[in-house]
Amino acid sequence: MPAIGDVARLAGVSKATASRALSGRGYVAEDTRRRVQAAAARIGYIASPDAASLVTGRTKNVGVVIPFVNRWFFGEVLEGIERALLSAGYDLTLYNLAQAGPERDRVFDFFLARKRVDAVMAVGVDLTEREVEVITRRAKPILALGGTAPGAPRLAIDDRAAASLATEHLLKLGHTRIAHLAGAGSGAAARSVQGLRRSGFLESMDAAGLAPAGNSGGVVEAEMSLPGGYAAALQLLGHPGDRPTAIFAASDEVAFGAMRAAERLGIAMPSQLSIVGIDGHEYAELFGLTTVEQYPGEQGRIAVARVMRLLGEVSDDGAPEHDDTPLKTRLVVRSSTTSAPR
Amino acid sequence: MPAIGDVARLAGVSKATASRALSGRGYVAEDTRRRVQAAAARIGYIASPDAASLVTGRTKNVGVVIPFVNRWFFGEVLEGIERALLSAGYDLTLYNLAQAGPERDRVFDFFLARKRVDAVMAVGVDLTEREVEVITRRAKPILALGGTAPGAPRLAIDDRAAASLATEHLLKLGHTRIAHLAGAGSGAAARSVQGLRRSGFLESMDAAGLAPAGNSGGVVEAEMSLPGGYAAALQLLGHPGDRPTAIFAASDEVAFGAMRAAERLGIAMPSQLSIVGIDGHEYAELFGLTTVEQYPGEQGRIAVARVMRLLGEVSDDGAPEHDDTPLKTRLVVRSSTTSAPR
DNA sequence: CTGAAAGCGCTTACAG
DNA sequence: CTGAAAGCGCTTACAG
Repeated sequence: MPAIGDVARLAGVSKATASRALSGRGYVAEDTRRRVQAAAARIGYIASPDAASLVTGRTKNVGVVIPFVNRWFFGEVLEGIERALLSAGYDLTLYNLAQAGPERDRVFDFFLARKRVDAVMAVGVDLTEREVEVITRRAKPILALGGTAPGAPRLAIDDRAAASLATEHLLKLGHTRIAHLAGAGSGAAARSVQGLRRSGFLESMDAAGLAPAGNSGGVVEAEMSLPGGYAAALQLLGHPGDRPTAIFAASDEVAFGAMRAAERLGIAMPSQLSIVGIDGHEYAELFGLTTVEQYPGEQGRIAVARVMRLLGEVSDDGAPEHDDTPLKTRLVVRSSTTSAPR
Repeated sequence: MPAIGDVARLAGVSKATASRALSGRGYVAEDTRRRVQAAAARIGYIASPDAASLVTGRTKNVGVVIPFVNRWFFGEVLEGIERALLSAGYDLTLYNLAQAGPERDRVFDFFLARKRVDAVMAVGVDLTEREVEVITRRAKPILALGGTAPGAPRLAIDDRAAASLATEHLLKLGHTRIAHLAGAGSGAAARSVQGLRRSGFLESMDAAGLAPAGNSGGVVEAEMSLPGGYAAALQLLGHPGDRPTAIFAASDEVAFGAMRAAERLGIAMPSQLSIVGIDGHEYAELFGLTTVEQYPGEQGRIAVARVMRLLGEVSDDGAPEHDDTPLKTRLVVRSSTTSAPR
């Protein structure tokens, strides 16, 4: 493998000049630059990133912590991040970490604390203070996309507002018996994504003077997946008395599961049951699901842009440093919701 | 950030000894080792991987090239790989690359050819000879999981056999009018996964003395996704004459799309239409889909084990160096297939 | 605009 | 079993 010394020799300059010519940092005569670049191209020289980071302290590598790869939202975000990072010349090191625990500690203490990443992006993870501190102590930016991260910059939709929007859509249709398929753990973790959606639902119901309707007090927790939604909806809808006429599901995948459960139970949709979700899943259109869309791929791109700014990669583009505007959402009405049966 | 010199000073030894004590390579008195480790722990020392790779040439990092993150099979594989790599102490650098093109060239020539990864895993990608050569020229192992990779070790299920198994299941049920929803590009790329599945189908039909049935000659290409399967199945099933009584779909997601299309067209399942897929998707059970299961998470783990062997990370465990046994599959019969209507 | 020198933080022969 | 020295491949002040 050719090293920079080989390029220098071939171009008849010093290694210092070769380095400057190739990196574009510092003054080099136009003619010299061309000669160096030609030499580098000729022998297929590629700088060793390890050697470079050793002296610059920059690795051109970002660590991404994400609890799932195989859920629609997370997969989309990851793709968006990957694409944006790649085109900024950065590598993405993936840490697929579910809940807190020894494994996650190990990643933060050992993998992320090393000098191998310039910044950390946490997607949909509820970070502990200690985790944030481990990274910031190393003077590395850490950005949360969704989830929670005490003391770190955070990008997210307004989950509470999204939930209210979905709920109010059902209320406007005249539903009074509305249940919520909440994310698992939403009761315990009020500030988590699931918790915020649950609060948004409860607030809107409350404001309308209504209590959640159906089995288990009208709020059933479900794993945020299609099978999770299916199982929870069977409990909710299979109960003899007291069936709700509408369901607000914490995510589209949960909503799909609920649709499947309704089908299984012979409940006609939407005439006997309306369902609304959150996400804008790629299958939502096909299944006619009304949902509050968000745009995870774009969110990933925006998050990368923010990180690049934190890393000083972009000259100040006038964008405010602290932009706490929530990310974009939009209610898309389809055939899964209709007016309440009378 | 503490460096190895700090540890050495604190322990009262040289940097060389500190290095040996921490890495476990070379002789160090038991007592010395303990002192060094205590010192390292006390100041929270973590070795700089960049500095280490500069001299060892090893990065403890594997590059993974994968065309999708958000398709079930690929997401599962990626999770499996990530977990296995992490527990082997390796990082995973993700390259989410779809079809060949300038972007992919850039990744191979620039990102992967640098000294930043020790090995490359390509999941479900059809690699060009040049791509394989770029990596092997740098003396790095490259392993293909699915897809094709001229001249590189490869792990895969027997796609042709899996397709035959699915097809023969339908034949045994008495179906004679069978169509295939093939993967996009399966006609052009005979050695690709989609191509092999298509061949397996055609061979089994041929052996049974049957021709594919239905619109477009009984073989319709579909994007390997639920919406892709839906669109293709509408073409196949919506055609007035000549409807098949059974469909072999190139993947479970395509099969789900076909089920949805049948539902939309009012075709009763399975009495009027049987459907079988390939994958063992997490939703297959819920939707009662008969399928030839494969185990992508486990495949990822197996692939990592193989790569570790290629990297000399594991002492010879007696496993053969060249094991071309296909990966495991299994036919799981559910309610989506039944005997042919008469 | 260019070059010689130092140094980033490690590991590895080589002596002892 | 341990240490001094060299060196991995770069970049960055510092002179000139």
